[in-house]
Amino acid sequence: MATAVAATGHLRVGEVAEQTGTTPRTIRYYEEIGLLAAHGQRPKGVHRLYTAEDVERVREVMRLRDLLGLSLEQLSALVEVESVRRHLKDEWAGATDVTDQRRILAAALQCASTQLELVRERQEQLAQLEAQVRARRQSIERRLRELSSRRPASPPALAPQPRGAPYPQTT
Amino acid sequence: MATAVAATGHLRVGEVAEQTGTTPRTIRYYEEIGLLAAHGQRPKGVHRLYTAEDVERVREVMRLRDLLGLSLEQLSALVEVESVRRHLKDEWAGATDVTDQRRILAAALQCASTQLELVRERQEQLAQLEAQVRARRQSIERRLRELSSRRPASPPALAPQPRGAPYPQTT
DNA sequence: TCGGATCCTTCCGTCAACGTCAATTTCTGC
DNA sequence: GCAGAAATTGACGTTGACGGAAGGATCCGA
Repeated sequence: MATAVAATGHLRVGEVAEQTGTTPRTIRYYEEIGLLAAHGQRPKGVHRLYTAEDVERVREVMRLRDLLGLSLEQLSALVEVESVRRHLKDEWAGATDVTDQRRILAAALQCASTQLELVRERQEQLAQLEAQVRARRQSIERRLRELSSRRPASPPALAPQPRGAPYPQTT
Repeated sequence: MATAVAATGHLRVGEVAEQTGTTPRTIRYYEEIGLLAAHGQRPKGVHRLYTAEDVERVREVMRLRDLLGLSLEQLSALVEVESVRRHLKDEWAGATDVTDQRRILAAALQCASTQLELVRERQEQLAQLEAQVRARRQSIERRLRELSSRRPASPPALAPQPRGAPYPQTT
């Protein structure tokens, strides 16, 4: 198989794109604007390499983009913290100070909390929308029933004020 | 007062824009692409007139746009039916056949149902996202607690496989 | 009837989020 | 060590959703 790069578990941009349902261009663009950080120092010209964790991150970015309707710039701000974390991950297992670890974790926690807040907000708005649409549907159903039972033309209950035509005819 | 046009209850584009928190340009643009139908035949050059119902429609369009993340084109398709209804509304109170009324109502019903379906879908996706973010937050909290209790450097539980550095140094 | 506020149409500009093309380079399997 | 597939950089193109300005018309109140 030619997918996993030399069986090291690293993926290339095309494979990441495929797994996330997007295109290589998009992946590179996200890196270009700082949403995805190429880990480590990538010498210019060398192929980008990604881990399975990176794939997850791309998926998360896309979900947040779609479901919360955030711009990529807003998203950068929102997940910036995590980007830092990722950037420092290599140093984590090694020499990272406990204080630094705590600081990073606290930042990540705040990040997650903010996201959760946004999600909750969205859910509330959606709930309102649901209620409204549901009400409209019910109103329509009622009118349909009225139309079916009574023979005479029932009052439509909508378009209540028969104002004059907005634009007078010039005949 | 100069707001309501000659006390007929009709509003002009600027007032609609203000009430919906957008701009006249946007309102006109929406009409341009067929999202908002100017009711009746508006002679070229004459000011656009809107009703309170139109304002509601604009609000609805904007909510659907924001909350469902639909393009204006998709929105046109979604509310097209209602546009037709609006277009035919003048004829409703008058000579509209009962069969036509039923047909129109049925179409409106389908429209509302589709919208509801989309809303439900969104809600489900958001619920999944919520669960995931919540889980992540909890994981972070747990790690923070572990960091606080134990003195020795606890295993980070993330970044499990210490693979080699992706890009070999050329020193 | 007239003045000023608002609106109309037309056209060009913009910004985000990529698409696309081309010339070149890197990897990888053999 | 080499061919072919996939990737890289750089540049420009595109599409959706409006913003903005110009030049003129409309509308409403006085």
